[in-house]
Amino acid sequence: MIYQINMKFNTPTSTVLYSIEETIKAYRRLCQKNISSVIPDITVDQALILIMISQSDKTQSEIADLVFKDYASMTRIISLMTSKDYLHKTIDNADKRKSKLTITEKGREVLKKLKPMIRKNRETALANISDQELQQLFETLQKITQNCQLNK
Amino acid sequence: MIYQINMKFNTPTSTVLYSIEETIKAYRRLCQKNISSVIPDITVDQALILIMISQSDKTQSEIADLVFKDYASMTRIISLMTSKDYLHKTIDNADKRKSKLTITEKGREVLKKLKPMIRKNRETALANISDQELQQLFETLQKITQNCQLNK
DNA sequence: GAATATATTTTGATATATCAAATAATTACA
DNA sequence: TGTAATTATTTGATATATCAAAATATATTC
Repeated sequence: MIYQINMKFNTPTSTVLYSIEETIKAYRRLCQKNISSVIPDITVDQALILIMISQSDKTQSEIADLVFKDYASMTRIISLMTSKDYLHKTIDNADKRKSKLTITEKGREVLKKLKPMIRKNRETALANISDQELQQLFETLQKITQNCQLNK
Repeated sequence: MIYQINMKFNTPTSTVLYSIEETIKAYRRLCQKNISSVIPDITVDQALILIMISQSDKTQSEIADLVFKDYASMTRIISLMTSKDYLHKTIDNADKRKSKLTITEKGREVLKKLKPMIRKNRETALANISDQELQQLFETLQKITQNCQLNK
């Protein structure tokens, strides 16, 4: 009951979903600012995708699914990243529909600088939040995600 | 401690921040799908902005701040909405830098159909989540937002 | 009251999101 | 084996995000 004192859930700007947008935008801004200070010409999305590619041996679409990107967006992001010489893209000979993505020398250099920065961003964002609180947040978010996907 | 059994916070895909992205994307997809079924030619962002304009008498930038939009984006969204005859835009005579935004007849019709749909989307997304859980979610998100904005 | 600073909005350039349709390679199956 | 269905990726069109710079209008200050 005390929750309703300074919180109503029935106008757009006071909903939790609105709050989620606010949080993710603030976080992305923080990340972009800090990443740009280390590597000027890479975006948050490109950085995340570079890390994902470095950690697994997946196809373009699989990476896209991992980072919640549309396949069309992925094509364009990958294209930008190869033109900036972070990635090298070749056709998978076993299945010529698929692309193989490998990280270039320059990409590996970038990764080295990125990783500590990403860790720092996360620490900054999650400062003073207990593991239990994070776990609770995670669970509630998962519930919402599932609710949204049910009648799909 | 039990939280660490099926949850590690140190790889990109297992972080809470990643989970926030997932949730907001799922929610936006749900909203767009349902809104499109009622009004085919409006986007989630446009719908939210229409509601905001209808509920207050604010300038373009103030509305932008409310919905976390960049002013440049706002200019373009408003321009699309006036060209679709949802909004009417005039210059504020008291301060000719500012614009006055008013909702057209067509805009009001759209609003009538939108409001119940928006309420339904929210209910779908937040089904089976208690007020207390929502309040907790809200508080944690606010903490993260503030953490991100501190060294700004 | 003219020069300067500030506020509001716009424009340009580039990146990403989303949907639909197109391409091309592979698989299924009659 | 050839045709149809499926899979992986791309392309086109349009919407939004972000930063920097420009354009106007207003406020400040000397």
